[in-house]
Amino acid sequence: MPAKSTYHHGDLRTALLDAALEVLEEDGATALSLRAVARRAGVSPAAPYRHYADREALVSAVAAVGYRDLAERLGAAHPAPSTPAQLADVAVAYVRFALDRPALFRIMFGEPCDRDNDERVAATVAVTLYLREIVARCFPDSDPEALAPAIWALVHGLAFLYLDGKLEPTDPAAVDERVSGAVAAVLGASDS
Amino acid sequence: MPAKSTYHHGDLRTALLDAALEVLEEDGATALSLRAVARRAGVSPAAPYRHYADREALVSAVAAVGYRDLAERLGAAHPAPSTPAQLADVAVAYVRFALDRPALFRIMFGEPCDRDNDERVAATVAVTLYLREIVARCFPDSDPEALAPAIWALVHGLAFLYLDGKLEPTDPAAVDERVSGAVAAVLGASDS
DNA sequence: TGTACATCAGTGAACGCGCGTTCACTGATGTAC
DNA sequence: TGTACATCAGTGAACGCGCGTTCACTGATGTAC
Repeated sequence: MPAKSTYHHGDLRTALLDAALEVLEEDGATALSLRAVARRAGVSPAAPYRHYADREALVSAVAAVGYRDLAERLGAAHPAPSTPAQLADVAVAYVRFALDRPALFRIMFGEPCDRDNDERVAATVAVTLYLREIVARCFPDSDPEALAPAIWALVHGLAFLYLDGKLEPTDPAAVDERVSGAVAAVLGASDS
Repeated sequence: MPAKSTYHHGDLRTALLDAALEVLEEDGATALSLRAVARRAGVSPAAPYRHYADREALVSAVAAVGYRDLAERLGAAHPAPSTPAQLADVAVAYVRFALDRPALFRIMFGEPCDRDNDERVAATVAVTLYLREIVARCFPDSDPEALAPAIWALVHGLAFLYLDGKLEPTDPAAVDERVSGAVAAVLGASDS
């Protein structure tokens, strides 16, 4: 209803981002083309070029949204985890995010990994620092430099193994349990 | 030199597989098209259809080769690991494989994950069983059903984080160390 | 308040591309007698 | 051993498709006076 039926859109930039997320959700990562996004936004194929230099720029912007959403979800799981159990909750949130929004997750962590895109690099650094911080808080005696990537890899690997069908995500509860179980097991704390 | 300069190829089926692996190595996973493979094999675009039903069939066959090669590499790292340190060697071999042949690794574990392809499903099952077996041998007192996927995820996650540039693979030795360190740390065995 | 005009944000047609796949075909191979 | 013929494994031209991107354009907006 807020849409003015006009020639000028108002905020096509973010409308395109929204459209891109919809395309991802409905048709998967491989369907994320500039034309598909423009189509869904109800706009001509050339219109996006007013707002994004090229396809890569749009995709990177989408990935940035993904990183923001992921951070939000992790923060919602626990704002400042300080015990292994709380860390496990964050881990569960990470994997849930991947299963909820598989295509977006793939865009964030998949192939192209354009190292020249500042936004993406910054997002990666932010995740790295965040993880190191919460690991340091949960395991004050550990070397977070070593432990944080290990935990990240564990959780990230679970996410991808589920996504790629190497582990069966029978039901959400079982997934949660496996994730927190793996984190706990692997950290030597034997209870979930 | 063995190539007969003839109309009939002799063994186009495997020649196409070899060509596909070359394409992967040189141009990456996104370049793996039927036409590109045919081109590299020196054959018309329609020729592959004598041997593979469609693109998906070829890609699945390539993935199967990948699984075979991976199994070979893991076996070479240690034929029958029975200590955490030996398990770490296998883990290192897994990540090295991913870094050596990133495009192949992506084909094996990437998006399409065609659940209907028997060959792929069988390969996945084989990996699962193999992992469970070696984990059970290294940790006789553990529950391999729970521990094996956790270790797989850890190693798999490291592989993908390197591949996607989230962890920097500064030099091979450092990678090896991080992998075996992570496995060791995570298993409570404190030395690499 | 009203008009002239620059700027902005779209349009839509067109380009060239590589792709998967099909088709009728033809050259080479192998088998039956 | 030699010939007739079926089968096999290629060719190459063509199809339709969706893509990224460009271009000259035009309608809407906002500013100067």
